[in-house]
Amino acid sequence: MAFELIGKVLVFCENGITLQGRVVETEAYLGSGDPASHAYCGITPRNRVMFGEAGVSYVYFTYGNHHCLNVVTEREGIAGAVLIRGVEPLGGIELMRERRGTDDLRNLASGPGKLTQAFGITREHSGLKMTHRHFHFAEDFESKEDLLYIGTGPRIGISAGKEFPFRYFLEASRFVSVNPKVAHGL
DNA sequence: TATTGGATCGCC
DNA sequence: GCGATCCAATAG
Repeated sequence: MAFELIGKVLVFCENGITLQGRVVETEAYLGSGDPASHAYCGITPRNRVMFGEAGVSYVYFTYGNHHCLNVVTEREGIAGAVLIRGVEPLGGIELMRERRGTDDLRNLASGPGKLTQAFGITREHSGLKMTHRHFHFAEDFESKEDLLYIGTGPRIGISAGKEFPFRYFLEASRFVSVNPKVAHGL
C-alpha cells in the first residue's frame, strides 16, 4: 500500500484554495508486530484511527513542533497506516511558500513535518475519510516513467524496527526528504 | 498528577 | 551536531 501511493497526487482543499503534491516518499507502519508503530502497544486514544477503516487520515503531533500525515491502510480492527514523508509541490505553491517561509521548491514539502506545514494539515484533519473532493489521492497521468525507479530502505527517525525496509521513495525525485545518513547533496 | 521521550526541523 | 517545545503514554 505504501508502495502504491508513490506517484499519486495528494489533493487538499481548504478555504477555496487547492493544494496538490505528488507523493514521492512513504513509509509503512503496521500493528502489534511492528515495534516502530504507534499501534505496537495496542489501541490508545491517539492511535485509535489506525485500527479503523482504511482510507482515513491519521494525523499526530510530535517533537513539540510537527504534525505528520498518515493514511490508514487495513480493514477495521487491524492497525496499519502509511506515513506520507514527502511530496513534490504541484498546485497552490504560493501558499506553501508563504507558510514555509521559503521559495525553494525542494524545501516546501520534502519531509513529513514540512508537508503538513505547507498543506496546513493539523490533527484537526485526523480521522477524516480521504475519499472526497477536498481531501484525497488522485492518479497522476503524467510522469509515469518515474514509477519505474522506486527505491526502498529502512524507515527514518525510529529506534526500533529498523530491520524492516518499509520506506519507499522515487529514486529520481529531487523532492525526497534528506536521509540523515546520506546527507551528501545530490 | 508527574515524568519522560518521540515516525522532526532548522540553526549552531 | 543539538536544542526547541508539546503531547501522549506510562507509572505512581
